[in-house]
Amino acid sequence: MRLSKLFTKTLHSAPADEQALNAQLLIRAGYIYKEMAGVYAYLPLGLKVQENIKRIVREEMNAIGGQELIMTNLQRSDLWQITDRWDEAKVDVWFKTKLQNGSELGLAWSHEEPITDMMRNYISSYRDLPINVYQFQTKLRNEVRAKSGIMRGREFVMKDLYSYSLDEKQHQAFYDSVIEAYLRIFERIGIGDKTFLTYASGGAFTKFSHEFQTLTPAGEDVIYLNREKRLAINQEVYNDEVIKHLKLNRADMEQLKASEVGNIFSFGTVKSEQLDLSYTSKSGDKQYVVIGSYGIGITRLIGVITELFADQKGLVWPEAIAPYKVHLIRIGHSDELTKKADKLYKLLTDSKIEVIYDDRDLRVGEMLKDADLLGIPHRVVVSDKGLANNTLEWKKRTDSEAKIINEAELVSILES
RNA sequence: CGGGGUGUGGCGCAGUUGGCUAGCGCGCCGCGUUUGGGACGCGGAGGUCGGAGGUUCAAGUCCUCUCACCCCGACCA
Repeated sequence: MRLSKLFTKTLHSAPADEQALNAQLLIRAGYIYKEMAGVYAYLPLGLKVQENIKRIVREEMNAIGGQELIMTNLQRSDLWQITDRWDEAKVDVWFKTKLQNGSELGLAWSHEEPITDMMRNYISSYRDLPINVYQFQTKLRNEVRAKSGIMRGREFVMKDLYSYSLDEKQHQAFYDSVIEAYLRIFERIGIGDKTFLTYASGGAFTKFSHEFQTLTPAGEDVIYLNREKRLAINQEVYNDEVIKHLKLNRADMEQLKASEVGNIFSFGTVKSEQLDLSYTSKSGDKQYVVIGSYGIGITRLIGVITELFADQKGLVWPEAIAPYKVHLIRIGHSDELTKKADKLYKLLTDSKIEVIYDDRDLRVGEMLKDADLLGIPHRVVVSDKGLANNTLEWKKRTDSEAKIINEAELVSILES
C-alpha cells in the first residue's frame, strides 16, 4: 500500500476527550475512529490488525475441532426469559428494541441462549455430539460507563466458542484443549509471557472459571500471580481456601493489575436443562448436553497490545498482527531514487511481504515520525546515501539505530 | 447511578468585570524557496461559540433546562 493512497492520515495530537493511551494512539495513527463513547470504527489499518488476530485465533480454533459460523445480532426475548436473563435487574447491559408489531427484541450482548436453542434442531442423538462451534461477533453491551478506550466498549468484537458434549468427560477433554489453544494464541500474537491462566469465580455450575489475564497497568482486574507456576487467582476469589486448593502459597503471590483477554467456563447441564437441549443415548435414555463457553476479546486485545508495547513515539506492533510488515520510506525524489524505491516495493510485495510505502514528497522528519507512530515492525529507508553502492537502511521499530545493509540481506531478514 | 470536570473551524487551545467585523497554533488550498527527525515566506478557505429557552440596548461570556464527552466510584452474567 502506498501511503499517499492510504485512507486516513496521522494526527499530531490526540483528541482531548480521549484519555486512554490505547485510544489516543490508535486514533492519532488512523487505526480507529471514535463514533461515540465506547463505540469505535475500525479503519483500514485497524481492521487489518483485527483480521490478523482473527486469523490466528481461527487457525487455533479450527485445530482443536472448532467450526466457524455466525449467529445473529437480533435476538428473541423468549429464550432469555426462560433462563431468567431478560430482566434488566438481572442483566443490566441489555440494549433492547422492538419489531414494528411491538414484539421485543434484544441486541446481542452474548449468544449463549440463542445458539443453545438453535442446537435443539441439530442435536438429537449421541451420534450428533460433540459439536464445537465458534464465531467472531460484534457484542453490544449497554455499559453504564464505557472507559479505557477500546478496552471496554459498548460495541466490541469477540470470539466466542460453544462446546456441546456428551458428558462431563468429553467436555473436560475439550475444555483442556481450549486452554492449550488459548495459550498458543496469546503466545503467537506476542503476549504469551505476560498472559496467565487465572482462576476466577465459576458461576452457576462449577467452582471456578478460567480467565486469561494479561498484565498491564491499564487493566481493570486485580490478580494474584505465582510467576513460577504461571498461575493466578482473580481478586474476586482470592482467599485461603482457594490458595490451598490450588496448592499455592500466599507468600509467593504477587498482586498485579491485569486485563481479561479471554475466559472459559463450564455450564454443565444447567443451561441445557433450562432450554431443554438433550439427546438420546446409546441405551435409549434422555441425556442433557454438557455445555461450555469460551471467549476471547478480539478488540480488547488490540487495546491491550497497544498499551503493552507502545512507547513515547507511538505504536509498536508484534510482527504476527502488524497491519504491514515493512514501512518503506523514500527520502529524496530524484528519478533514480524513486525508481529504486518503487522497484524494492515491487520486489517485496511480489514476495508476499506486506509493505506500506511512504511515497509522499514530505520532509524526512514527517515521514520518520509517521513511521514511528504507525508502529510497523521493520522500517526500511532508501535515500541518495545508498544509491552509489546500492545499500539501504533497515531498523526494527524497537531498535534505536538503523543498520546499513543491501537488498539481499533485507530479503533474508524479512523472510526469516 | 453518585461525585468531579469539559464542550469555541478537521485537531489542540485563548477569549478579563457581558461590549465592536470571535482570535492563535497545527492541519487544509495556491505560489515560491526548502528537503536526513514534524521547514519558511506571501496569499487564501473554513467556526455563530454543543442544543433549546431566557435576562439585556448588547450574550462565547449571566440564568434555566437539556444533550454529549472525560475522570473517580459503584457496576462488569
